[in-house]
Amino acid sequence: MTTVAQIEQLVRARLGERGLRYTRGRRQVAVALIRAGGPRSPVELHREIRAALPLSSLYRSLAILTGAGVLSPHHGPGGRTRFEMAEWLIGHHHHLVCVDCGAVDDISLSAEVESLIEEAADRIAGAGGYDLTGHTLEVEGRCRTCAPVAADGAPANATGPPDGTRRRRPPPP
Amino acid sequence: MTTVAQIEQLVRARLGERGLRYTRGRRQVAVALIRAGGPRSPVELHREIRAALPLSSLYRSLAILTGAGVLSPHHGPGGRTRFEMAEWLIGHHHHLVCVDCGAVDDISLSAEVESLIEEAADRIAGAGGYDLTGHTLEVEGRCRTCAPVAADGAPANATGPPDGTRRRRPPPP
DNA sequence: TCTATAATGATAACCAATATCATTAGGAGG
DNA sequence: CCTCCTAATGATATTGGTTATCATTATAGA
Repeated sequence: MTTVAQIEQLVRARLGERGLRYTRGRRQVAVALIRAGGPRSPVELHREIRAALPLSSLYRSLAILTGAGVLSPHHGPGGRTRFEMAEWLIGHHHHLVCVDCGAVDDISLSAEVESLIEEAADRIAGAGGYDLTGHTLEVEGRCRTCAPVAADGAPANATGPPDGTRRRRPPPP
Repeated sequence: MTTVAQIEQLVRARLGERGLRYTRGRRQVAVALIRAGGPRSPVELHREIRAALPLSSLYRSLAILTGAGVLSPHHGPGGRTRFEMAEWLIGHHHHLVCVDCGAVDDISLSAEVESLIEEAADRIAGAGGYDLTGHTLEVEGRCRTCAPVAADGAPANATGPPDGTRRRRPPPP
């Protein structure tokens, strides 16, 4: 079992190697993301972090941590980027993504499927002349909030997506 | 073998169903994307389409076609969105993505791996309460132009852990 | 042809993300 | 404890991809 404090120690060490400091603002971001079960957007993090952390500082902390390899970016609808702890810190995983609002949850695959995918990714990257860095299976669907409304026309859930965004929904085939 | 004209016919029909017209500008976009081997950004399309097609019209055509289910968006670095023909028009496939520049190529998996993934996606979406719409395996790496030329063998901007170890994520509760 | 409606294209507006810069904070050495 | 040097912060301005506005033009159907 990997604890929050243990991951923080790895983050601090990584930053130290590069002459960077593990400051209050960066710790707030890191801890929030360690506790999260998937990628989070700057706005979501800003809401989650009660303390008065200016958006400009939050954005810079995310950029610094990403540049140091501590965070991985995930690009979603509306030009919004969500961040999560890199896999060397929280382990390999995949994503369950809402195609409407962009919400993302972490998921895992069985060892059998995982190894087959790994093999395929290796072969494909080689054939394409790519320097393989990883792979992610994106299972796409509509979350409960965005899913088609009930028969009476009322929304299935009154509350909107986590960050209040609402995007165009592709019509059914 | 599905021809460009055949796909165009399907596009025209889909638009017609919704009272939309398959006009010159929209045809230019569709044909360019049918010929492309993967998702393309508005700017890439604008460069590829020699004719004087204003960016505002190009963006609107992309939005219209996406709304009609003809195109699928793919969100990449820098807030750039790339578009490609929907899978019901060009078939199911996956992506080989450059994590630096966002370039994307279409790839395919063996039937064996594909069916296993499909099965897993089905199970995962159900468990998460999602209305499954599809899945994509993103094989990530650096393309030939983005990969740092390592004289000493080690990339200058490596983002992995110092010792190259990988940590496993603790299984969900 | 005539008419209603969709599509176009120039322009302005929008917004997530980044750059700028003066100020503040933190670590190393004295 | 004190100083110095550098990193970090935070308010603000700017960038750049994308979207909205609106007057004009084009197209399908009667």
